[in-house]
Amino acid sequence: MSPRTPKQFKEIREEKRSLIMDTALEHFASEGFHNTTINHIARHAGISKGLMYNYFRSKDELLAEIIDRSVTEMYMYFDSDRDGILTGDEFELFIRKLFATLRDKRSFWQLFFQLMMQKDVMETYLKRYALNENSSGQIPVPQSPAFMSGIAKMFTDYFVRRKPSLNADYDPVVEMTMCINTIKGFALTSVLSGNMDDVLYEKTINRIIEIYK
Amino acid sequence: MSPRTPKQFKEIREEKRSLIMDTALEHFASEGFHNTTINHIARHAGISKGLMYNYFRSKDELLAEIIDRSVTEMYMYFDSDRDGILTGDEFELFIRKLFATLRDKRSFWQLFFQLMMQKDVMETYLKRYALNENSSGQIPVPQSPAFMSGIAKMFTDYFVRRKPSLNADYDPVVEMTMCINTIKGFALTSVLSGNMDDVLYEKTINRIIEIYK
Amino acid sequence: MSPRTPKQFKEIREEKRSLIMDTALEHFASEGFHNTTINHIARHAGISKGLMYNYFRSKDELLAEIIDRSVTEMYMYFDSDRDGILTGDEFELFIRKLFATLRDKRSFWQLFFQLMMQKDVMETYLKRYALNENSSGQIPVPQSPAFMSGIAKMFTDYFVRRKPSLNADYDPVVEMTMCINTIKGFALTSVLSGNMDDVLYEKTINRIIEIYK
Amino acid sequence: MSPRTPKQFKEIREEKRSLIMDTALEHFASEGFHNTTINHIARHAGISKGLMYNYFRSKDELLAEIIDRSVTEMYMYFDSDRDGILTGDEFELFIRKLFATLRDKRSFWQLFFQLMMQKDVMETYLKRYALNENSSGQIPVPQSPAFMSGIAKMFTDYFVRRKPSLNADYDPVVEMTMCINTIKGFALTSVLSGNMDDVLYEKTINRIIEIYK
DNA sequence: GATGAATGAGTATTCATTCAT
DNA sequence: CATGAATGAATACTCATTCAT
Repeated sequence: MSPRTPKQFKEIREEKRSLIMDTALEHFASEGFHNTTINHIARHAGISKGLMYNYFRSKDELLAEIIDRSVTEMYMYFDSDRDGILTGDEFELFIRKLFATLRDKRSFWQLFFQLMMQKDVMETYLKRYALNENSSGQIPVPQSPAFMSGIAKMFTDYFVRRKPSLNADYDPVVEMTMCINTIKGFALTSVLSGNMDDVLYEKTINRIIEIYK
Repeated sequence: MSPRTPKQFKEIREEKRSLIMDTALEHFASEGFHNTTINHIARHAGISKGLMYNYFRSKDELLAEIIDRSVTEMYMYFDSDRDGILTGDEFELFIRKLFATLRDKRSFWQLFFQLMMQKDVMETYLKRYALNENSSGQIPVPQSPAFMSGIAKMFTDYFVRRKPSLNADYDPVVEMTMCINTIKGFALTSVLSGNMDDVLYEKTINRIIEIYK
Repeated sequence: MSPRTPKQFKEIREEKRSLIMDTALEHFASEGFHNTTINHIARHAGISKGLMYNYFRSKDELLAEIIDRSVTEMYMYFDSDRDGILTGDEFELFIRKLFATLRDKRSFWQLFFQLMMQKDVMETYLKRYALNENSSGQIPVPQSPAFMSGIAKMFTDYFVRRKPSLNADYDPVVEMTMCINTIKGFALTSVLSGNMDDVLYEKTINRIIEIYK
Repeated sequence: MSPRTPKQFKEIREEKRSLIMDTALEHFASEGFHNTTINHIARHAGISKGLMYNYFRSKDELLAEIIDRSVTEMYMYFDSDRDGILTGDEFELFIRKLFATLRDKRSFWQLFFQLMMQKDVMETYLKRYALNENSSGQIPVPQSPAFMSGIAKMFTDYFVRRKPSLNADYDPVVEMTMCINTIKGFALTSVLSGNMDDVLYEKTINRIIEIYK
């Protein structure tokens, strides 16, 4: 019985790590961070309480890692062709992708909205990301000033560009605000009610694109 | 110093009760329900921990009472001229009122959104209201099926009625969904960011009315 | 049944605080800090675990408070007539007092010696006292640089002064070192073996005085 | 690559065993037994946690083995010419050797003093040695009754023998107590302060010999 | 009514020890 | 032999709730 190779150990670790994070995300999202005990997570992940701490220094770190992972995933997901200019087609693609991840990563978004609601939590994480961005090579993350200002700029430009020459009343900032909040409201609805009507879902997405593309 | 009349006693009681609820709401909203200790509330309300339990059976009941009170307030606030038919002017009034309360009762809405995010909490309260509505004379509350179906009906009717005769593509349900989600997104933004630009705020409200009135 | 007055509350607090500290000291000294659980202390003090935390923020703080209290006591005890000059009679008094406190406060000295043995612990407390001395009005404490240099100076002066004019070999520093270490060894013995022979104890004290006075 | 002989295996084993014990002693002494985790020791010894248990049944046994080894070493070290009579030269040699080991085996002495401070620990080990001495061929160890009484006898005899015929006040027991405590105090100082002045160190040793030889 | 001391169930976290590979 | 993943008992600490005064 030869001992496991380092590679085997690494595989075991990564798999279990993922398992724990997935389980935890699920429960954090539906029951809330505070209502989810380590015991609960461990039991549902089929491991012992102690093992958790072999993988994560603390419950807080577990949460942080989950957020980091998801945020990185999101970043990868939306990073294609980010040349700083948003074309109409890219806008449509963005919307479609966004709504796709709202479905696929519902737990994460639910957790994310929950966290956003708490002043102190948000402050902690924004600070965290703000610090990260000072170091080189870091991924800018949603909600962080740098990321937001980048996105915001792109969006603002987009809405300025689409201004119809004839319409003197068109206010790009108002239009952008409308667009963003519609999406946000939709995201919220999508996160809260698992059982939205598929057809209506599609139709509304199309309507958003129709209006704002 | 004549002894206080029973009426005075009651008034004092009610005032203190309100004070506790206000304090608690404030902290629940900004720090979260679990992060807010009874001690904290008591100290900030200027009373002793023990006295808290003279007014509220438990921390959970305190939360429930806060929600009840706010929900009732909301109900009163929006109940004027509820004849089952939403005119354009009533729609505008509704929107304006809604955004006004988002500002005035920000803490409540923040707490409300927080609670909505948690599956089990929502279930608990929906059940609670569902039961209440069986008893006579109870106020139907937002999010409760009865209330929602009433509102929904009114809204749906409203959007059906406004259908332009020429536009075959107009889908009232899609339109209503768009409207509701725009408002919802706006509400979320409003709750989360205390420092929104006043002018932009106004402009966007007007835009919503312009589009959906 | 009128409520307790603030004074009554204060009395209760002080008494219980003392009780806890005494109990804890006893156990820390004989079983060691790490081997003494909060549960153990609570049980022996006849209170609940939770109450401990009403009086002390943590186990570490409890330890710190015990040390502080004892150190202050010691300081008061030895502070009489501290004019910077140690006469022969004062030296004798000092020795007698020192050996008296070794008996009376045996638990504290035992704990003190234990703590001194651990590099990190000592560093923590020295830092603590070093900081305190920056603030005005603080009591200098044994082991702290300021205190030690004061004591050391006085002792050195004492041993320089008693140098016999005829004895060219007399080295005050060596003599002081001998004296201090004899006392230290004695203190250690005294702390470790509870049942030293009373007569021998007395005789040895007298011998120390005879030699070094 | 011919397979290792059993002898080679044994040597490797012994070496690793020693390595672990040395590492553990180092950390036990400076951080304390409880603050030193098995993981820590293993990592610093460059082996895996599991392997530790191939060499030592438990953390407690590791400690016991360390003490045993050191105690045996001490015994060997001081055992030369133990004919039951301590001459003046042997006394001087003993003192010089003792102070040499305080320097060379500082970690052990530090640990030893730490352990001595704890009632229950000392009881455990004394019992252990008491039991061992019942079995034949065991080495009597310091602090054990048998050992102590042997040493004590030799020392007492020594101090009785050196009594000056003219000095009626000379009390051999007092003198011995003085001597032992001076040494003890010195040992404590030596263990605690790593950076004692070399010259002073030598001078004081000479002074002890001068007085008590 | 009013106070805060007191309780104890519950939770995160640590760490010696075991064990499959 | 060797590894480190896995376990679980033990422990510090929190906080809603009770209760004597």
